[in-house]
Amino acid sequence: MKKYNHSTYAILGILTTNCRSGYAIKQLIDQSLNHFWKISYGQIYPALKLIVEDGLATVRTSSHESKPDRNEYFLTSKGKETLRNWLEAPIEQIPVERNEILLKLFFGRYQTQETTLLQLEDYKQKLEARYQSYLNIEHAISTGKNSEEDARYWLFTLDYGKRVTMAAIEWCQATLKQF
Amino acid sequence: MKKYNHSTYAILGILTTNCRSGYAIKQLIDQSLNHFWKISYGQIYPALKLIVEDGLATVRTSSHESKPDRNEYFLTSKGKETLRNWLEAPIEQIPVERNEILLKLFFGRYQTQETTLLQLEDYKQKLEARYQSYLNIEHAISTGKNSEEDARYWLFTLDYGKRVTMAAIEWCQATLKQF
DNA sequence: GCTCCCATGTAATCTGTTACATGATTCC
DNA sequence: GGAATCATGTAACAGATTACATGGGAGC
Repeated sequence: MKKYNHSTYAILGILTTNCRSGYAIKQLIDQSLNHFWKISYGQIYPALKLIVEDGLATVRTSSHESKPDRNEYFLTSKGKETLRNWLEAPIEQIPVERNEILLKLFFGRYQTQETTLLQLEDYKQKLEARYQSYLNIEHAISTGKNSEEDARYWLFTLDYGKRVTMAAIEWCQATLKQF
Repeated sequence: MKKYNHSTYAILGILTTNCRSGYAIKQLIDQSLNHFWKISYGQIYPALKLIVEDGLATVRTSSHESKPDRNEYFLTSKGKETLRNWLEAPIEQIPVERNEILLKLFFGRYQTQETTLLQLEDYKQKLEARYQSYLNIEHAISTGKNSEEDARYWLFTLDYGKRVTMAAIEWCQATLKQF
C-alpha cells in the first residue's frame, strides 16, 4: 500500500464532502480546519494531480454560469479504501508545536520587560480573536448544510480548539500578573 | 539586518547559557524546550557553521579527559545584538499546530467507532505521559544549576505546556464520554 | 478602468527529517 | 567483545511556503 503525506490524506478526506475543487478544498481548510490544519495551493494542486494519476479520484471539469470553470474531483473506490486504511491506522506520535512566542519568552531575561509584556498582551489578543473565530465556525457548522453525522465530529475537533485556546488565554493572564 | 530562521535564533539564545556545543544544544532542547520546540542535528551543525561564518560566534575546540573533544561556541557582540534584535521584534503570527489525531477525528464518520475510541485513549495516554515529563522538567529547572533569572522564564514556558496539555487531556475525557 | 473574488497551476526556495558515516571512551 | 554515551558532520529526501503567471466575471 503506497503511502501519502498527511496533507494528501486531508484532501482525500475532504473529497468525501461537497468540496470538490482545489479552490473549495483550500476554503474549507481555512474556514473549518484552521484550528488544527493548514495548507497552501502549492500543496493542493500537485496532490490532486497525483491522486488522479494513482486512480484515487477522477476529475471532471464543470461549467457554471458567471463563474470560471472548475475541476471537480470524485473519489474512486480505491480512493475511499486508501482513506479508510489511513483512518484506521494508529497514530505514531503527538505533535510538537513550534511556538515562537514561547521561544522568545524562554530567553526573556535578555528582553526588556516592556517587550515581554507587549508580546504577551499581543499574544493574548490574537488568541482571543482565534477563540472568537472558533465560535463563528461552531455556529457555521451547527447551522450549515452538512450532514449531522459530519457535524458531530467536526464539533469534537472544534471543542479541542476552544479548550486549548482558552487554556492558553488563561496562561497569558496568569503570566502577565506576575510582572 | 540579515534574517535567520527560528531554529538559528533558538541556538543563538541557547548560547547565552552554559550549553556551548552542538551536542549540548540538542540535549537542552530535548530536555527543557521540548514542550514548544524541537530540532535535529541536521539543523544544528549547519546553523552553527553559518553562525561562525557570519561572525555571530567564535568556536574553540576544548579537550576533556575521558571524553571526545568538543567544539564550544561563544557569542560575539554582533551575535548578542542579533539575538536582542530578534527578541525585541514583534511576533507575526501565532502557530497553527498540525494535529493528525484531530484530522482523523474530523473524518471520524468513516472510521469504525472502535478505532476512534482507541485513538482517543491512546492520545490521552500520550498526553498524560507528556504532562508527567513536564513535571520532571519543572523539578529539574527548579533544582538545577541555572541562574534564577533564567529559571523564572523557563518556568513560565513550562506552565504553558502544562496548562495546554491538561486542557487537551480534559478534552479527551469529555469526548470519550460522548460515545 | 479598477478591484475583488473565483480558479488553476508551477518554480524556486526554505525548513526540517532521516539515514548514513565516523570515532573516542566507559562500563559490563 | 559489545552496548551505551559522547561528539560532529553530510547528503538525500520530504514537506511546505512564497512568488509568480494567467485569466474570467462582477460590481463600482
